[in-house]
Amino acid sequence: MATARDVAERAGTSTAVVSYVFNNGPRPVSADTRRRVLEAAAELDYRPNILARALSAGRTYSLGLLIPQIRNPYFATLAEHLENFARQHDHLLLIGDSAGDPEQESAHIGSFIERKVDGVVLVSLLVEPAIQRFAAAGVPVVALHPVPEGVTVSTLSIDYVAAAEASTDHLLSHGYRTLGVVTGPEDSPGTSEHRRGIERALDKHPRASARYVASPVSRFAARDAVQPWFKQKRPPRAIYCSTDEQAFGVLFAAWEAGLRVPEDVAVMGFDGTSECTVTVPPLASVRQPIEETARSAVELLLDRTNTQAARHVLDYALVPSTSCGC
Amino acid sequence: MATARDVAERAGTSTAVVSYVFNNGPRPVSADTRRRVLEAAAELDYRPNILARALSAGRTYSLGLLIPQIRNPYFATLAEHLENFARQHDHLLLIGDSAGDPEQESAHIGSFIERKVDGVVLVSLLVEPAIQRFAAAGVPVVALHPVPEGVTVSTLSIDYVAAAEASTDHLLSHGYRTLGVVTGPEDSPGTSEHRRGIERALDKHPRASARYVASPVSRFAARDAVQPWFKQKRPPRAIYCSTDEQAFGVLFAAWEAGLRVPEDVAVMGFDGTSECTVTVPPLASVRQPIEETARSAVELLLDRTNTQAARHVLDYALVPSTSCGC
DNA sequence: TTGTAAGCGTTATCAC
DNA sequence: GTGATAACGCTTACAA
Repeated sequence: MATARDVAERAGTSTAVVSYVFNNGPRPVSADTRRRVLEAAAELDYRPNILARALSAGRTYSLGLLIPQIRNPYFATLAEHLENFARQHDHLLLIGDSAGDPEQESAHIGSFIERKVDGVVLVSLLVEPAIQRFAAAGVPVVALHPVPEGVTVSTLSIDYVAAAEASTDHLLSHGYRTLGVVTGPEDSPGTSEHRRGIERALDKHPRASARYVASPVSRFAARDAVQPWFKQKRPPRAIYCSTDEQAFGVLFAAWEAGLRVPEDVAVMGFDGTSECTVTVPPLASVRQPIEETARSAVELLLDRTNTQAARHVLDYALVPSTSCGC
Repeated sequence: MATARDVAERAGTSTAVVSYVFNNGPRPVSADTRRRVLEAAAELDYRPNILARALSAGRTYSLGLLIPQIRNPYFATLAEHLENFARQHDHLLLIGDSAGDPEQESAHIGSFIERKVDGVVLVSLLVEPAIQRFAAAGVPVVALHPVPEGVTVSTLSIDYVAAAEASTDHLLSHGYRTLGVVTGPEDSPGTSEHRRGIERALDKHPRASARYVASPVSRFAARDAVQPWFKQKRPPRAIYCSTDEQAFGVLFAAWEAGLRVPEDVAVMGFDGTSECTVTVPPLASVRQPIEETARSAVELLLDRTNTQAARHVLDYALVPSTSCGC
């Protein structure tokens, strides 16, 4: 593999100039010299050694994505978009999948810091400790979930409370009086926001009631979580899920229990992954702007001028479908 | 951040010894010195700079995974297991998702080579060109799909022909006479193996016939691909899919067309992802040994002694379920 | 068993 | 505009 020294020799100049050319700075280079360098580089098929560059310049041209579970289509989609935008900016995306395990998340945090990623997109189980560690290491972070007041970090998310309210309200407006709610684990970020939105909607429908169950964000866990309801004489007439992933499990549990969706039980997901359009039956959901989230996250992380921690709120969209009775 | 020099000073020794301690070699260190170094390191919270280590030693302690689509649960599961095993060996897993696009795959190949990963797990769209580039760059590769004879590379896979034959035979043994086959794109690795296996099974059931359609490996594409069949007077009585991902789309298409599974049309997937157990109805499939594949792949890549290119054949398992009529 | 010092391939300072 | 040269932090001959 050719090095900058090889290119410099061939172009009759120095490694410094080769560096100036390839980085467009920090010193100017005459048009003629630049041409000779580029020619020599092309002839030798020179590519700067990223590792050396990283060591010297302190930038790795990589971004980290820390998520609870890559198998969740929402995160898989997010990863795809982030990777695209990262590539457009000549960055590599590292994916850290915690598999719902705080210890694994912690290991990934260490790994990202060790490898000196230029920034991290965070969907954390630990939230505050995670943010602290990255802050201490000087790694810029964008969090995609609700973060407690007072924690200094950029966030990029929809208004979860409003979205949960809108979704629940939609269900209750169908006339469904008994609501089942599947949230994530008690302490996971977002759970309280979903609850808050649901309570608000319930306030507007005084004759409706709700029962709650917390479940890991997995279709398998969610199926298990709602099975008891479906064995009861009077299962909830409608089920609100805080993620599509869980809703997939609920659709299955209903089928397994011999309940028709939406005739016997209506189901609403959350995230609006495209997988919703091909479930049996198609799943109503709240669409998150995944692509826009990814684009903004990459821009925020790579824009070295803007170091302000700002909280950005994106738009969501309610997407009715067969599963909610439309 | 503390450096080896800091640790050396504090322990009253040299950076060389610090290195010997942290790498268990290549020179021996006295028990006492080792202890002093470890103490100093602990006090300073020293962690070797991976970038510097990589530049100097030529190893990055990272593995690459190149796949067509992270949203496919089979690949997502594979990624999870690989990441676990990689972590157990103190390696980071880089995931390159080509999204079915050869250009993106090509970009990832360049990226992996540039970043000097220690090895690559390959599920390629391009196969031979990909293998060539890694070979030229001296990057060890394990391919998880069928590879043309004569190409020198380690492979790790089930016997696709036998598995396809067993699966098809299972369907035909139910008495289904008309078979629909959904394969991947014509030129994708594996497609011809599936075909070969199917032909063999058909030979054993002379009264059965098959029609074929090639489709990108996506549930959405597969739904579109089989829709015409389901609009016909006589749709195929059973459908064989070369991936679960496609079978998910087929289940949806059947529902959409008002056909019952398995009463009107039976469906068989391939890969045996756990998502099969919670589809409506549960999907019969051929289970691939994903975890074992991941374990072996990591071991093969990290075992620097064994540089032989060997073709390893793993076991598959036919998993009947509701969708095939059991 | 330990220490010195020469890389690894960049970047960027500073003098010209 | 350009070119020596000193980092960056580690590994590893080689010498002691």
